[in-house]
Order: sequence, then C-alpha cells, then structure tokens
Amino acid sequence: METTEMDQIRSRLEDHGYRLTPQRMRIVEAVLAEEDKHLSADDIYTILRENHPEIGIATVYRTLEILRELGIVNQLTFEEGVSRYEYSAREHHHHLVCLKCGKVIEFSNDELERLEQKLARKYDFQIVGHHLKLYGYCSLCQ
Amino acid sequence: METTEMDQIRSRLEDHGYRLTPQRMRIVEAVLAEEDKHLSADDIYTILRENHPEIGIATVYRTLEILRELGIVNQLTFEEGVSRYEYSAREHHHHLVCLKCGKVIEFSNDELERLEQKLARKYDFQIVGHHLKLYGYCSLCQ
DNA sequence: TTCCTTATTGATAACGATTCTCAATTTCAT
DNA sequence: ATGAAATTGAGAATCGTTATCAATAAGGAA
Ligand SMILES: [Mn+2]
Ligand SMILES: [Mn+2]
Ligand SMILES: [Zn+2]
Ligand SMILES: [Zn+2]
Repeated sequence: METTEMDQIRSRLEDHGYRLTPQRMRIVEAVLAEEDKHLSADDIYTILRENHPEIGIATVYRTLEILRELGIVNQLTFEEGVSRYEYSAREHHHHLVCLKCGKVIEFSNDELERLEQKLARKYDFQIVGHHLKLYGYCSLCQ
Repeated sequence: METTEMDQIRSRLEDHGYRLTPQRMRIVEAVLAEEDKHLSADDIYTILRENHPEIGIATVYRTLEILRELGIVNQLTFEEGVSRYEYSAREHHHHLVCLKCGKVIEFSNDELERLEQKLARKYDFQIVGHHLKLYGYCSLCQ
C-alpha cells in the first residue's frame, strides 16, 4: 500500500501526541490543495467555510501552529501584518514580492546554502534556515 | 558650515511638506543614537519617556511612518509581530537572528546585487530592495 | 508682532490579527 | 462501554498599530 502525504502527516502528528482530527484533516487538505499559494489563517478559514461552516477560526490558528511546530508548513510574512503558510515539502525557494499588488513569484538559488555555512562558522551560529525576499514592482504595476 | 545628519533629514522632510518638530527631532535622535540597534516604536517611546514624557506613542508611530516613506529608516521585522526600524544611511546589510534569545548579527554580501539584476530581467520586475534573513541559534543558545 | 491657514500633537477609541479561556464534545486506549 | 486526555467552537482578551478629534504649534503674509 502506498503512503500518502496525509498518512505521513498523520504519523508525524501522532508521534508527537497529536490527533489527526477531521478538522485538522480539512485544514491540511486546504494547504495541500493550494500548494504554491501562500494562504493566511483567514484564507483557509474562508475556504473551509463553504463546505465545513462548523470549523472555528481558533482551530485553524491552533492547527497551523502545530503544523509549523512539526515543520509541516513554513510560516512566512510578506510584511502585510499577516502570517502566511506554505507546505514545506517542496523545493526550497525564495520570494519576489510586488509592493503594489502583492503578487509573489518563487525562485530558487543554491548559492545561499554555501553562504549559510560560511556564516555559521564565522559567528558560531547553528543555522536552521534562511529566507531571501526581493521587493519591487511586477510588470503590470511598475 | 557643515551639514549634519539632522540638517539633511530636516531638508528631506521640508521638501515633502513635513516639519521637523521637536518631537520628530527627539525620535530621529533616538534612532541615530542607537544606529546599530533595531528599535521598535515602543522601544523608542520608552527611551523618550525618560526625558520627554509628554511625547505620545501615536506621534512615534506617525513619525516612523514618515521616516520610512522618505527612506530615512528601514522598517523590518524579525517575525515577532513587531516592526523594527534602523537608520538607512548605513552599509546595506542582512541579518542573522537567534530564534531563542532574539540576538541579531549583521553581515554583508555583495553577490545578492547581481542576483537581483538577474531576476529583474527574468521576471520583468523592477526590484527596489531585498533582504536576506538567516535563522538559527547563537553560541549561547544552541 | 498679529493674523490666518495648515500641520501636528496627545489622548483615546477603534481596528485587525492572534491568542486565551472554558465548558462541551470527541477521541482512543482500556 | 468507560474514563482520562485531547480537542473543539464561541467569544473574550490581548497586542501592535491606525484613526479620530479637539487643542496647540508652526510658519508665512501683512
Ligand atoms: Mn513560496
Ligand atoms: Mn540591521
Ligand atoms: Zn504588481
Ligand atoms: Zn541566542
């Protein structure tokens, strides 16, 4: 039998004493369904509302916090005062953000891994991650 | 006569129809005095409180917003849900942040300017800035 | 100076995102 | 089925930030 992403996430949760409740499953589904988007808690709440109006916003926040703790999602912010989340089992990447319309383009860059190691040595830091954000105006907004 | 930083900032403000009021001057002074720190609005408010208890927190926020608009300070966030500010007339740099104690180390990297241009061409973006943040644990916290 | 227009201020209310509280419900191992 | 522990939804609370507004300050013209 194959192991689906949801199975892996279930194990991950249970290994840490958490249960994969129906509500949590719906939230994970929403994140997986919009893999390349960067959904906020409220975005997810709004999406779920359609078919599952009984789920509360507090549960969405609580679940995202657990998913983040377990490294299942990355929490990021594009300086709008809202946290956004993306499924973490994707190629590591960075973001190019339009300051006018908020459009986000993803890109990769290998060189930063080397820089990370160099700085770890230099400053005696144990580095666990990095994120490069570029700001500007997209073709439509400039 | 020499042109001080404050003079330059005054011109900058007046060119845009803003006045350099005593309150604004106190706030700019605080930012300049702690050049390499990353002060929040509340940090500044607390500092000013000692000698200028009449300044309101709203004025601090308003002033920082103007300084940001004019490019006199950079607004940044280390994902604690608070905006922090630094005097922008410094060498362009990036940040290494300790996830435990919040310690911030600054570092520079020239290569990113080239990357910026490459991406600008590739995605037809007019890039106005970028910021690299590395996360980890400092020597004391790891 | 005096007058007038406009900018700025401090206090405080309002806001929006997030977290907390708590009683009710669900889950899971027994 | 039973009971302990986890989870839930609703709503209150929190916290950083922004908006409102009447009072004050600033700067230019007379
Ligand atoms: Mn992304
Ligand atoms: Mn800095
Ligand atoms: Zn755009
Ligand atoms: Zn530390």
